[in-house]
Formats: sequence, structure tokens, C-alpha cells
Amino acid sequence: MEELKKEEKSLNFIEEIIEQDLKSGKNKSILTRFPPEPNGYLHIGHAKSICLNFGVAQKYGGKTNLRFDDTNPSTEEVEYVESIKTDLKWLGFSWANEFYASDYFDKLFEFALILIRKGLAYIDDSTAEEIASLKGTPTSPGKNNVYRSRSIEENEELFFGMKNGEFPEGSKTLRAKIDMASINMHMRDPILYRIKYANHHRTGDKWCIYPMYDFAHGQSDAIENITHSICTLEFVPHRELYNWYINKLELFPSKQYEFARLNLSYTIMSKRKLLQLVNEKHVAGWDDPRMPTLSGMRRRGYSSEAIIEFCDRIGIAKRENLIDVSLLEFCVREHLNKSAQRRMVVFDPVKVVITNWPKGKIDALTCENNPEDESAGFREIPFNGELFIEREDFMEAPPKKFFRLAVGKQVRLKSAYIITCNDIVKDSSGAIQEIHCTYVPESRSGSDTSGIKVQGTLHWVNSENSIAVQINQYDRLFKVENPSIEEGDFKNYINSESLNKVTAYAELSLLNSEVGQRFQFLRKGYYCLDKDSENKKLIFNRTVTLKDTWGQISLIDIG
RNA sequence: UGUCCGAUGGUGUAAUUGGCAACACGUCUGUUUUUGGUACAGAAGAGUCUAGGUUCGAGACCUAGUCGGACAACCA
Repeated sequence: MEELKKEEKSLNFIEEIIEQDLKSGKNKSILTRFPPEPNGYLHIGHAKSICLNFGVAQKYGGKTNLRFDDTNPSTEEVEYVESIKTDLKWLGFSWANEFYASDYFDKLFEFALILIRKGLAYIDDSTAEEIASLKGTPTSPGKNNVYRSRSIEENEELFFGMKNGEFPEGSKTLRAKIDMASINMHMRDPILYRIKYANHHRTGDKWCIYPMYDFAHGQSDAIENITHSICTLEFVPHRELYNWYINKLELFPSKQYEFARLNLSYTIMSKRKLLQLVNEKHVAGWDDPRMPTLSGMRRRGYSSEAIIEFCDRIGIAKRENLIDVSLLEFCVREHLNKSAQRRMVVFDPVKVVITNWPKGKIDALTCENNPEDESAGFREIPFNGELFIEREDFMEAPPKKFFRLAVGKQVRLKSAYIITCNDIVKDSSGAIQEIHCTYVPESRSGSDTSGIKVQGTLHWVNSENSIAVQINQYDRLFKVENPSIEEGDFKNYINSESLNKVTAYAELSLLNSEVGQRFQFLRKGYYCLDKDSENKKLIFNRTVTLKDTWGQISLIDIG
């Protein structure tokens, strides 16, 4: 049944291309690659690309290489390399090979030499400004400069000079000799190599010239025999150049295909902007639970299963899109509902005293860990007749559809007894101090013979056997749906209330939880134990709330 | 005033390649429920950017237009 469903699911355009290529014999097998630049942490947008690249390879019996696109030493760091590998493993993908564009620096240098010798590349002494001014605009052609006609011998000699550190940074570049009047800006003599006296995270000080993206990416694909090089839409105009290099260099004919990147409502996906949030301390770090990074989402409590399911549901196409976060939230809830154990935690406590509870009696109640998963078993919770419930679960003047506690009303305490509210005690300011109830002895959970039907069930914690914990309640990082299209600085749209720390009272069993463990706090939401927790002080991150239909109704009814 | 890419319910993705638009999320109704969660049942919501054309028949093909995006870093 499951398989039938999968077979019925229509192919995305990438899968269609692959099936055609396999069918026509163009490719005997497929090889894809995931090519992150190690200049930041992976985010949910990368997850889409990862699921696509690894996903199609798995589906069609191929493999995927991990290749770090490390051609710009001034922004790239080992820390990022490590985080990327960690995130990839966490998602559950394994790569066939771990490569680096820098592995190919020697070959790339040779490739450049080939182009020079073919008269297809030249050394340009122009400044960046001069290059830009002769480049023209999308609607007007560029112009050739004097360096373009240098002899092959001179170009070769100068290129070695560049490599040997004979020229200052920025003084020379190696450019392809294509067509300064091309309708495609990327074909107007693109730069192949630039001089940079920077220490590279892998090659150290071996090189002082580094290839540009265009001169490295396609050739790296070709060297690895990548059959389908999948990237995002902004690279469409690069495709002509991608093919030009492979053609002139007579390399393996890797093909580039482009799909639309992921945009998520109320978040940003630009690595540059995310870095800014980190550097300027708007968030606690790359793994701040509000960040759309995989490390942030993991810390927040998102499961890899949920993220993969999300990537599967959003689909692959070529049109710009803005996915509603509610779909992501649906995916976490769906997975966590089945996998997370339930616990009881009271956020805003008010005391309930069971007036007919025998003095000193402690009843050990049995509580299911997850109604969606029998194998999750049970735990024991002590009950002593004095407890806390949520302040919002009691109302003095309840509206008709209020299924919770009020004077004269009955509710069930989850996994415990049905109680009847008789009275309330207020302090001098009129605030409710205690709620006095009586319990129905025959209504004990699991052996209820009372025959009483109640409309509501409340979560609670025992007044003595509970611990104070810190809860980090996270909300969306931005106030507007699409921060990147708003006027002005994106930071103007940061939600200043995206983190709200509160103290709550939790059942004792939570003391045994492990960092990263996910729970459903009954009637509240999903929470995950944060790594900053200490023995005495547990910190839970709110992943997402439960769906709250009453919250919506009460807003309308009560106002 | 250029080239390229795109346009299908609120959102996203489909439509077996030309046979009167489907699925999911979201929204709304009910049922069940010891979570106002979950599960289940159901409903509303687009006639496919516009105008022509080809065709017995067009969301799909052609032409023109409109709108949106990308392209002028020694970034990737």
C-alpha cells in the first residue's frame, strides 16, 4: 500500500530528466553532489537541496558526493566544514566521497594553462573598477581592453608569475577570452583566477591565486563524473559558461539543472544575513533555536524525520515560492505526536486542595507515556491531595463552552481522579489563592466505576513532588511574512519578543531526561531539553505548541 | 527598455504529456477522545495572468502582451 502510494506520486522535473537519461542510455547510472561553501551553517533551505540531491541518487541507485566549494579562503573556515558534516549525518545522509574543490587546485591550474595555450584566456592588469566599467550592462555590450591581445607566451609567463607571488593582490586576474559583447554578462570574459594572499583552511599558504566559482564548480563536477549537477535558479545564466569550460577543456559532460530555492515565511535564508544576526548578537549563535539553521532547529527540538518529510512535501519546481511555516509545524507535530513521550508541566500554577483526601495518603498513579505508542510504557506519579493546575483552567464566571474547572463543576485530573470544585479562597487583592475541591474515590484512573462523564481533563503536578524548570518559549524571529522583500534593513523586522523565558513546574520524572530529548507537555506543546541545562536547573525549549482550537474560540467568545 | 526563467484555490505541488483541475497544508462543520491534542467524517474555496490562434477538444501547443524573478562581486 505504502509503495503503491509512492509509485503513484508524480515525478518532479529533475526526476523526469533523470529517468529519460537513464532510459535513453545517456547515463548508465547517476552521480550527484551536494556542494556547500563552508562559510556558514546549513539551513532548512540547504535541507531541500540535500534531500533532492541525495534523494534522487538513492531513488535511482546512484550516489552522492559531498564536495566543499572552498575557493574563497577569506570567508571559509574549518568550523563550518565540521558543522556541515554533523548536520548531514544528523539528517541521516551518507556521502560516497568527501571532496573539496581545493583538492583540484593543481588540476584547475593546468586547465587554466590549457585555455591560455589555446588562446582562450589572458592576464588582465585592470583594476576591479576598470573591469566593471568595460563590462557594459545587461542592455549594452562591453568593450575589449588592451590586455586582451597579449601573446600566449606573455600570458603564460604572467600566469606563472601570479602563481609565484610576484604580483600584489588585486593587480592582475586571469580572464577567459570569450565575448565582451555577449548578451550573457557571464560570458563577457569572466575571471578565472584572482590573486589572494590568504591562508586556506586546507591548502594553507601553498597558493596565492584562487579560482572563481565558475572556473571551479563545473570542472569539479566533471572531474568527479557528476551526471546531474543540481543547483538553484540564480545559476541559470551561469549554465552557458559552465558548458563552455567543459567544452573547451574537453571534460566529462556534467549537466547543470536548476530548481527554485526554498523560502519560508517569517524567516530569512541568506547566509550573509544569518551571519549578521550571529555577529551582532541578535541571536545566541548559529544554533540559536530561533535560527532556521539545522543546528538551531535541532536544538529547538525538530526531528530530522520532520525536516525530511517537510522537504518531501514542498516539492521541486522552478517557480518562486514562499512556503507557510505552518507546513513545517505540521510536519514536526506529526512526527512528535507519534514519538514524543508525554509529561505534565504546569506553567502558571494555582493551588488545588482536595478537601476529602485522607491526610498523609500518597497514591501512586500509573500514567501512560504515549497514547500513540503502546511500547512507550507507563510511569508512576504520586498524588497527595494537594496540587497545582493552570490558572487559566479555572474561571469564576465561565462561558457556556468552558469545559474546565469552575465552582460547582467537575473535571478529571489526567491519570488521576475526577474532582468537583466547591469553593475558592482569595487573597486580600482578590486573586485566587486556593481552589477547594473534593475528589470522587471511585473515579481513579484505570478503575473508574463512578459512571461520571466529565467534559474536561486537566494536567496537573503534585504540590510537593514537582520541580521548577526553565522554559524557553520561542516565537517567529521576524514580524513580517517575507522580511527579504520589505523596505530597508531586514533587522528592522526582527520580532523583539521571539524569546520568552518562564519558570514552570514539572513532574519529577523529567529529572531523568537527556539533552535533546523531546517531550510533549500535555495540552501545551512539544519541548526539548536544552544543552545548557544543569542538574539542578533544567531548561526546555519549546519546539512548537499543540494545535489550540480552544485558544481561538476563547479569543472570539471571551474577547 | 536587452536576454533568460516563471505564472494553476490563501500556501505549495499535481494533472498519466491535448480529453471538462487533483493532493497536502491552512480554514470551517461534525463524531470519538482521561490531552479543547490525535484519529475519523464532511464542507467551503481556483476554472488555470490576459488576448488571440491551432484543434472536435487547450491548464498543457503557437503568437503577442501583462506581472514577478534572475543577470552588470577579483562571492558562491
